[in-house]
Amino acid sequence: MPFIYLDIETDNTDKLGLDVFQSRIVTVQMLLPSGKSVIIKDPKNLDNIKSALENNIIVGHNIKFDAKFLKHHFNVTLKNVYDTMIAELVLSGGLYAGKKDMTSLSDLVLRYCGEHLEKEEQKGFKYGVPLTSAQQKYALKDLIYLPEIHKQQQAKIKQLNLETIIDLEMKAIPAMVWLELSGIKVDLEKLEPLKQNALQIKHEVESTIYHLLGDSSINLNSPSQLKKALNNAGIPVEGTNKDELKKYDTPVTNAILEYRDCEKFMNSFVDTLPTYINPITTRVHADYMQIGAVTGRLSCKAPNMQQQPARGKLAKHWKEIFVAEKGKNIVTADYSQIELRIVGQAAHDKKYIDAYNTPGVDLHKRTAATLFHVSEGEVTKTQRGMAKSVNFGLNYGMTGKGLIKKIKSDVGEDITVAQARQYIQAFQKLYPEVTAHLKQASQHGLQNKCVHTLAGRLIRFEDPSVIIERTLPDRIKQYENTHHKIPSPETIAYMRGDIRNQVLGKIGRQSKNYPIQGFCADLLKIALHEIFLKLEPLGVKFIATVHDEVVFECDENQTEYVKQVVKDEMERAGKHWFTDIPCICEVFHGSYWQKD
DNA sequence: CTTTTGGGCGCG
DNA sequence: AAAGCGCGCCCAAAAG
Repeated sequence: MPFIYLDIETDNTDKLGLDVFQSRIVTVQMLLPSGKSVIIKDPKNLDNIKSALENNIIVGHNIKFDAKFLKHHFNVTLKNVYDTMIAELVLSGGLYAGKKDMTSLSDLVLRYCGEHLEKEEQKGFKYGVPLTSAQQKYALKDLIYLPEIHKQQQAKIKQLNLETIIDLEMKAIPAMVWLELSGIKVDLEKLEPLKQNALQIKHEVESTIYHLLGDSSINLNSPSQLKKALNNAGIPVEGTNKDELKKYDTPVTNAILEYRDCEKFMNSFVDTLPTYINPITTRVHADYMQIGAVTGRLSCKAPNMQQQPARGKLAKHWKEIFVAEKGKNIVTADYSQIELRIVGQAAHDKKYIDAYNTPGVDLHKRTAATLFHVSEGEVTKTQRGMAKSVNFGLNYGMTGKGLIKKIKSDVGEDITVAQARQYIQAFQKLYPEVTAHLKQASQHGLQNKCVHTLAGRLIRFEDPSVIIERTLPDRIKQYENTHHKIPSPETIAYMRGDIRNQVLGKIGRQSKNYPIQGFCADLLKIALHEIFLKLEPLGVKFIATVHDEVVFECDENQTEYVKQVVKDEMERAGKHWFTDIPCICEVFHGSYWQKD
């Protein structure tokens, strides 16, 4: 299939210019397979090139942006795309994720063509105003480097064996366009009672705290002021974080914890969500980044739909504010215990394979039975909860101390260091293949400074010595603050060694976790492409996704079909790799966002 | 005065 | 304190 290189300019180049619903396309520029360049000024429609755009591979830098405008304004759906920005993120092994200053077009032009791209003329494109010759030149300049970048990237992709990953990433782009244009509906009337409840609790605990501390002048949001006040009140806290405060279990520390919950809930969610409602669509259109994390996971902002409250007292009914339009349903689907299944599959662990292939068997219960020397039927809820913490935590290299903390926060149970050690040993003995696999992953990562997912995604590590030198000044400063003198060269050498151990330890743990997290992202993206092809043309909306979960909005009478398609495609995405353990997706529906 | 950093915490 | 991993966002305090 031939390539068409494409870029657009929009009006309102300030903040509104980024909003597809509040600005217009001023120009569409293209480099055609023939080598000819075309500028379409103030397009009224794109009917004459619609089929060319939909039936060729469209190459662009951050093509999601252009594709959203083409879809919304002219109903042109780009289905085959190649994005030089996404490709660069894949090629970097995730190292450029979240680093905007590494993946801009000018960065790539410099990296691949050795030229500096000025961005000055970009401002001032106005709808209906003729282009100056400088603007015309600028419009094309963004285009002319793309073929060379594209060509060089292709060579690197081949060299690094990243064809499969590039393919799944490019195919996922139309789904991301679909997701951001769809948006999600928020019911503000449902938000009000949640707000009043949180406010009332907040005011109550606030006065309780001030009363108990005997000082109403302190800022409860200031950790330093709070610590001082607690110390004055005879509570010797060393910090004010949750774990530290929980240790004391006094009326005032408990009230502070409750105050924090309210503050977080109010400031981060209740008060901000309404500000993101788009005035044109009256829906919330979050900004998703396709490779937002080193592992290939998506990230999301403005607002972050991936961190909407779901547990805890205040959050109990929060997700119910995300609703379907009248006459529609919300369909949610999520992978069942996907990370554990990935580990078990990658390690070909006999007991994992058996557990996930035997109906009615629960891996956590099975682990608990061994840890506590009881039969599976006798396992209590608490024991299962503790085993769950062990299963999840140990898969990523958690140590005894970490396990104690995890079990305390997950199930509220106190265990000793000896018990923690014993659980870890029991786990390792119970699942020898998983244990060996993780150890091997850690060694591989440290040796090669990179790891791969089952689908072949490359995930790189930064050079340890660079991290060490970057961290050292902070450590020295810390020493100076506590000892009031400059550390000796011997001390500095010791610090280097200490930091080195920490950095290498972290890379070892990341090597265990990255392939699992990354492969889950691979699966999700593979599925999204197929789901897009089947459901987007039917008018179904793709309204949210959270790592192992996807959420859609469809007509009530489409519900069963949508559930079936989503479940099938999510599971089919993993078929090629899940040869020993089934990959299962669970689907639900209702009038709001729910997972049961 | 604005920008950066750090503690803390929401989700998977 | 880079003692399980990944992210974004809030606020206060420090830094420029």
